[in-house]
Order: sequence, then structure tokens, then C-alpha cells
Amino acid sequence: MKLYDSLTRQLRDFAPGSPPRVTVYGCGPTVYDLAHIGNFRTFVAYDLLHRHLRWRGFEVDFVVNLTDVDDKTIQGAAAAGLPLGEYTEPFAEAFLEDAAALGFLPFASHPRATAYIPEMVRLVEGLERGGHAYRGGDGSIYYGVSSFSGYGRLSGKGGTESEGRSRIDGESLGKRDPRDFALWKLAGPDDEAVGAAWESPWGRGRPGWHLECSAMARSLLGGTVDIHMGGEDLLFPHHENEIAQSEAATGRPLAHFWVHVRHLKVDRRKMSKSEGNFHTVRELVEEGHDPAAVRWALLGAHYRSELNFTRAGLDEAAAALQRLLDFRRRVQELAVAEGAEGELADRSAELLEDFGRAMDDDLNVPRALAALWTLVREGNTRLDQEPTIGPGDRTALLAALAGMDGVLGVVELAAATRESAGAGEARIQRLVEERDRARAARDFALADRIRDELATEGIRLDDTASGTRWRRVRATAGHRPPQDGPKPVE
RNA sequence: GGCGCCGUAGCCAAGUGGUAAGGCAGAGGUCUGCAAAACCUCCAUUCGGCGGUUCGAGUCCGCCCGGCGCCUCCA
Repeated sequence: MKLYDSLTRQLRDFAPGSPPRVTVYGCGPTVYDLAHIGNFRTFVAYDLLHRHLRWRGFEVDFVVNLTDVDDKTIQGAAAAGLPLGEYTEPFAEAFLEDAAALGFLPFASHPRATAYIPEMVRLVEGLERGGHAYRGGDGSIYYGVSSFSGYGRLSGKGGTESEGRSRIDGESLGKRDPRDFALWKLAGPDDEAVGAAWESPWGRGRPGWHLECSAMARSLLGGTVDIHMGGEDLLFPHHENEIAQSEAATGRPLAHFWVHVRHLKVDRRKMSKSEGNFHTVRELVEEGHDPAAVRWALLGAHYRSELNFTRAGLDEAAAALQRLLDFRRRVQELAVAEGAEGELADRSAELLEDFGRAMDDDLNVPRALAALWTLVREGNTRLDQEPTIGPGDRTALLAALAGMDGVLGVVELAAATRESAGAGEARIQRLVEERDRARAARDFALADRIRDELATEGIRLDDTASGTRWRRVRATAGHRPPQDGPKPVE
């Protein structure tokens, strides 16, 4: 399998340091607010890689951190008049709920930064011993970028002294070099007020943002991780600084592969609260969108390409999902007949391989989807011609579908959502039978009225040779009132 | 200003120098009481523009036009 590595800027063959184990560290959300769909585009990419590696037989240790102490969480807690943990925890829970709603495989762990303060302190101590850290004019401990020769290699930035704000900040904070960044910030009154201060050899304070990931990755996954992931914005300065800290401390590479996910756009623009195009997963679900459709809409483009999120795209995703669900159900319910078979089985295996090859190629989802659609179309064609299927063909076809969906994670998720929305089935069945009687009596006006009525509830009827079937084509019966829970911070 | 990315049909979107995947929408057809679903056929002589390299370029190089990202908290 090949993955694009941002550090070497090339596609490289992926092989873990100690197979079959693969260690992955993905930068997670800062829990000062609800994660938005832009965050989740990145996290869906995490989950795709996670699933694909598992499918390829690797044992994946996937760690995604929760940043629960930084400027924004402290500000948020102070504004809410809450201790830091009480402010951040609902957002951490919400993130995990949304991840589950989108069908994420559970992460090996999702460490909160505040639980790793001792590890961070030890890391700074090590950097201090190695001559990489110093106390700035404001009393905080800074990393001396000039002490690390590899600085700037990942992002191509920071090699020369930058200008503007960082230089001005640098002067006021007493940094030796404007590029230097805080490892340990001395606690101020605001920090103390919300409990964001811990004892350390340098006085009460809190960790710098970059330090958190270095410490958690090292402590949970060891000195070098196989893959380190994040959104493209983290390339600089976050990941550049992580490298500087970790590699100066351990003398070993932080990661064998650096994978960065391109940002999502909404309606062609960068998503932001001020643009009014800020969406959360729960908001879309509350509007009646299927979480599986949201997932589909977030995985459609290659992870290194721009992806534009629109309502139209979400509707298209829902339709695509329905077609897959219909196909799967058709195959499952098909009459099995012994006889000549093998052609469909061979073709299914072939297309599953195409799918796998596409995913092996730096997670080329669009190409993988082409294999999926070909399977659906060719399968339907064959089933239109011959309405029965051999047991081996059926097994192979369903296995190919399940194999692909095991990586994409959408069909099973959509099916589960529909099942959980399945109340009132007896009533629907009664209406369907009433309509069948009307049709038999050629009372098509009544028949059509019943059909239209059910359609408004998200129930679609299909009149087939073997009778009328009904199915739920929406996850929910319509608009659901907002549920209790965290709301986006204004 | 510095670094980088992108521009493929009405829309979404692959394409790793060898002659344009896939999906949606649209047109026609099969099936149907009518639909729906499914299937079949059609739907880019052409890849922002102009030059160049090459036997051959959407793919490489140069310039131009247009869009975007990072450089500051950010997935």
C-alpha cells in the first residue's frame, strides 16, 4: 500500500515498523466547542485509513487526542464560569457521540491532554537537559528552535526568522528567537481561576499546545509512530513544532509517515462561523439527514483534494446510499437455485480486488467507488436477466459488498439507522394491504393516495411481480426536534 | 510579500506520457394500471488559455488567466 508522506513529499510504500502492528496518532479536536463537519472530514479520513489498514490485516493502534487545555478552552471555561473540566467534558462527549454516529471504529484511546501533565513535564525536563529549552523573559519555558537543525523541514517554513506578529509577541514575551514557542506557560490569574494550572519544576503553569501531542504520542505509542495524521492546517506550526520537540528529546523520527487531510469547504467557501456556513454533525442529523449520508458526503473526494460540502451533495449521498441498500436487500432476498454459477462470484472477487487496489493507492476513494458501482450495476443486470442466483454467487457477491463497505462504513451504518427508526410497521403493512386490495379492484385513485401518504413518511413502495414491497428510504420520519446537549458556542 | 495546491462534460469526481473511470442530472427505450426501482442506449475528438519537449501530453516544461490554502487560533 502506498501513502503520500508530507515530509518527503512523495508517495511511498507503507510498511509498519513492527508488523502486524501499526501505530497511528491523529490530532483530534480542541474541545472548546462542538466539532464541525470540517473537523469530521479529517476524522472520516482517519477512520477510512483505520478501516483499510484493518482490512489489510494490520493490528491498528489508533490514538486520537482531545485537546482540553489551551487558550480557547480556558477562555471558554472562564466565560462560562466553570472549572476547565466541566466546560470541556460535554464537548469531548459530544465528539465521541458524533464519531459513533458516523460509524467510526473505536479508537484505541482518545487521551485528554490534562491526563498527561506529568509526561509533558518530563518531556520538557528532557529538552531542558538537552539544551533545547530556556526560560523566557515572562517566566515561561520556551523551545529554542535554533537548537534543532531539522526545523522547517516538514512545512518549508520557519527556516528564516519570520516577521510581524510573532516577532512582536516574541519581544514582549522575552523569547530569544521569534520562532521559539512555549513548552510550559506560567499560570496567570485566568488559568488559576478555571483550574488550568499544575505544579512543575518551573512553577505553576500549563503545557503549550504542541507539547501535548508530543507527550501523548510518545507515552501511548512509543518513540516513533508509523503514521501521524492531521488536518492540513496543522502542518505549520503544530506538526513542525511536534517534530522539533519529539526528535530533539528522543533522537528518533516522530513518525514514519505524515498524512495531512485537505480542508473541507462549504458552499465553495472556507467554513467559518462568521460566514454562516458552519455545520455540526448533530445539527444535520436533527434536520433529518441520515448520518450515513453525512459520512458519504465527507468521504467522496480524495483526502488530499478539496471537498466542497453542499446540501445538494448531501441529498445525492442519500440517494447513492439508497441504491446500495436496495441492491444489498435484493441480493439477500433473492431466490437461490442450484445450477450453473461462478461467473458472478469471479466478477465479484475481481471488483473487490479493484476496490482494494484503489484504496491501497493512497486511499483513492473515488476510484474505489467506481469498482463498487460497477459491482452494483453488473449485479443488477445479471439479476434482471435471471431472477435466481446460485448459493456460491450470492455468497461471493455479498462478501464483496461487505468487504467494500467494511472500509467505507456506510451501508451497514445506514441499515442500522433505518432499523432503529422502524416503529409503526404493522400500520404500514396494513396500509400496503389496503392499497393492494384497491389496486385489485382497479381503484387507482385510492391506491395512489395511500402511496403518496406513505411517501411523505419516507416509505417507498415497489410493485414487483411477487407483490408489493415497502421500504424506508429515510432514516427518520421527518424533522426531529433538537435534542438536549451541547450547542455550538456563539 | 514568502511557500504550496487546484482548474477534466450541466453538477460531483478519478486519471502515476500511450490515446478520457465512476456517480448525479438529462434524452430515448424495456418493465408497470400509473409510478417507483432496476436494466439497456445516448450524453467530453477533449481535459482554463497559449507556446514548448516528445513518435505520442489531461498527464512533463514555460508563460498567461482564474480559483484556493498556509504563513496567526484552527481538522
